[in-house]
Amino acid sequence: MKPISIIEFARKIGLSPTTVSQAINGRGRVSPATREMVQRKMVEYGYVPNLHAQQLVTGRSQMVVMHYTNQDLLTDLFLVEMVHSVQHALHRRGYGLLLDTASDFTENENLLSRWLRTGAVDGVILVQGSADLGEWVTRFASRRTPIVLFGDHQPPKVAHAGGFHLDNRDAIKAVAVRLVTMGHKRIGYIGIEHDDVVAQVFRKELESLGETLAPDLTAVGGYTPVGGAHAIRLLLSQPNPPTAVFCRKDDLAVGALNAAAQMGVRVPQQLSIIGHDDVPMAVSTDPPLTTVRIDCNALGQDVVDMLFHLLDHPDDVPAPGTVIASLVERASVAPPFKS
Amino acid sequence: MKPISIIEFARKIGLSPTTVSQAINGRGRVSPATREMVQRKMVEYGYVPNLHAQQLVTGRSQMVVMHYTNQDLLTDLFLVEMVHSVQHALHRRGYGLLLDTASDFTENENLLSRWLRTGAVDGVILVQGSADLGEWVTRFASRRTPIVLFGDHQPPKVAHAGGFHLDNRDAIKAVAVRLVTMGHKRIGYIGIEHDDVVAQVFRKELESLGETLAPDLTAVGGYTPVGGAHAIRLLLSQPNPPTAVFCRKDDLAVGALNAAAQMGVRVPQQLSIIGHDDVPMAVSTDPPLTTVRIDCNALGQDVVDMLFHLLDHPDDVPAPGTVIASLVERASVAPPFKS
DNA sequence: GTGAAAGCGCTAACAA
DNA sequence: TTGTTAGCGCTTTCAC
Repeated sequence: MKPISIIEFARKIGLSPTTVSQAINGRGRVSPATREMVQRKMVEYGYVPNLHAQQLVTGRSQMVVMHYTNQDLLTDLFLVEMVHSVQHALHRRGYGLLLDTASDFTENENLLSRWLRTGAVDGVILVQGSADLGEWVTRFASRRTPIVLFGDHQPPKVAHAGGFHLDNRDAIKAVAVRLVTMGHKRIGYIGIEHDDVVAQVFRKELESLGETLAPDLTAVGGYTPVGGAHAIRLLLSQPNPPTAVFCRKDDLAVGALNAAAQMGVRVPQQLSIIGHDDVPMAVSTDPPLTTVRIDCNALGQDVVDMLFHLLDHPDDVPAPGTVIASLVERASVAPPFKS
Repeated sequence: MKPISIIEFARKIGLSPTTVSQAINGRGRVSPATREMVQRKMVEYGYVPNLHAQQLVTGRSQMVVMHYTNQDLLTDLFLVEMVHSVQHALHRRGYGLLLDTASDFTENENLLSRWLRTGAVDGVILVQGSADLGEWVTRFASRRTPIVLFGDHQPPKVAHAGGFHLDNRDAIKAVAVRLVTMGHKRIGYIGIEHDDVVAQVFRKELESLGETLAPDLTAVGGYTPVGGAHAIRLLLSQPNPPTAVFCRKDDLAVGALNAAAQMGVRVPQQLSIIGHDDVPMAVSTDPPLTTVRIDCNALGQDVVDMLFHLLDHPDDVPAPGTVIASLVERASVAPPFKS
């Protein structure tokens, strides 16, 4: 059952292809009556415009690709939420979401860059994880395919590109304040990688409160619970272990929580733990996790909105958006244990 | 910097579009020397074939859509793994993966069915979660777009469609045997929905071993840890609570583990817990989770392979594939507590 | 082994 | 308000 073409369809209903096209797409001038008639006949004859032809002639694919690097993101629940919210925002506009993950950024460059060059995608959403994609973006921005990125790093300032910077300063500050006012002196941190952005901010905030983030209380955990478990064991095996640990990801915090339980360290009585992202699971950990919250749905929507803005106004250089994070207090934080 | 067309490119290197096309695609007869020369000049001139034109003329989009229903799948780690392994398998063949999730199946019917009709996708991968998609598949199979589905349900037998049935019978049996031989008498189950397929198999296996799956020890948890936590509380509050619980998803088991810890119930000493899927997190829970393992990478690859087979042999009705699951023993199971 | 010409199905100027 | 015509960039018979 081969689909029929617009020519055939137009002939059958006694109109020209142009009129049909305009009636369907709402462009041009068509009488309401005709439009209504076309709509009706469309379902009757089962006519559906061929997307490939439309793409070829309009130069728009109605597809957006979302790319993220790092194999560990596999289990990054925050990202999973983002993917879904972006997808929904896109679908609402009739756009499709292509996924492009690779453990290594260069691995998929072939496909991604081909898509970019051939116009197979109208836009790119880039997750700036550990890798700083600034250089890559500059290289591809010239192809005038809009790129929107979000993540810890500041988005690069180039044409056809915009980005969202996760502004968790206030939230990190809140974490620091909370911990310090409770009386914690030995405060630790588990990051995604060595000395990541959050670590830097956290350190500064602690210092402005008269405390420090000791290097020996800092560990790298990556993205997974396993990494978090590993890191907390390291931290707790110090001669002078931390009484509170801030984790860059809830995933890390979950691992830390479990590992602590295994070691017989009670949370929050003996050890306070704070996460970051507020993934769904955070409410059901033991104890429920105090964490830094990001509104994924809003962020996904905003990212997509910016992308479409860039699509319509290619020469705008949109102001970098910020995503506000906030501290959600649950039960994994308490004053330090007096031994 | 507008991309150049094949005509322009061909002229520049002193060949005809035909030859260029054939040299690139490997079809037709072209001398090795010419082919090599074209390849070289391609990168030199930065020529990349326009995907939309190729799609229009070949009728192939080089895109596959993966669809899954149910909002809770948002946090289904098994599915996240599947998405990634499918994506990799697809990319290896130069195909793109479109994502299509909706809380309700009908919600996205517009986009998905439009893609199907317009040939915007060459194939569909359908996750048969709770919904039985048999009817839907039959309706769309006639459009000769191959569909491959996988999940708990048996794939429907229609043309242009194939599927993978998760054969976890042996694994479920292993779970039952393990629990019964250890001496458990009060065995519980937390499912995705009421009396799901696994529950039925599990019950039968228990019965063939002389035990039962009591209705009052059966609970529904959905897909999330929260659901699992909720369900285990229900089960443990019974007058005669279970000494072992099998969870249909690791996510449920994780929630159950946490809730048990909160209630002061020690696992595995007082309560054995077995999960299903072996998500990455399972190794780092407290205690590490004994669970039923599915090899996602292999499954993703197999699903994609079947899809491509269907693409090349549209009239084949492939034998339903089976995915073998196996029991991975870790530390969340022990003989029942003697009170 | 290579080239010329005819479309794939659609949209967008330009006429009518 | 509607129709005519000319491509969009590629692949593919069919000649040479």
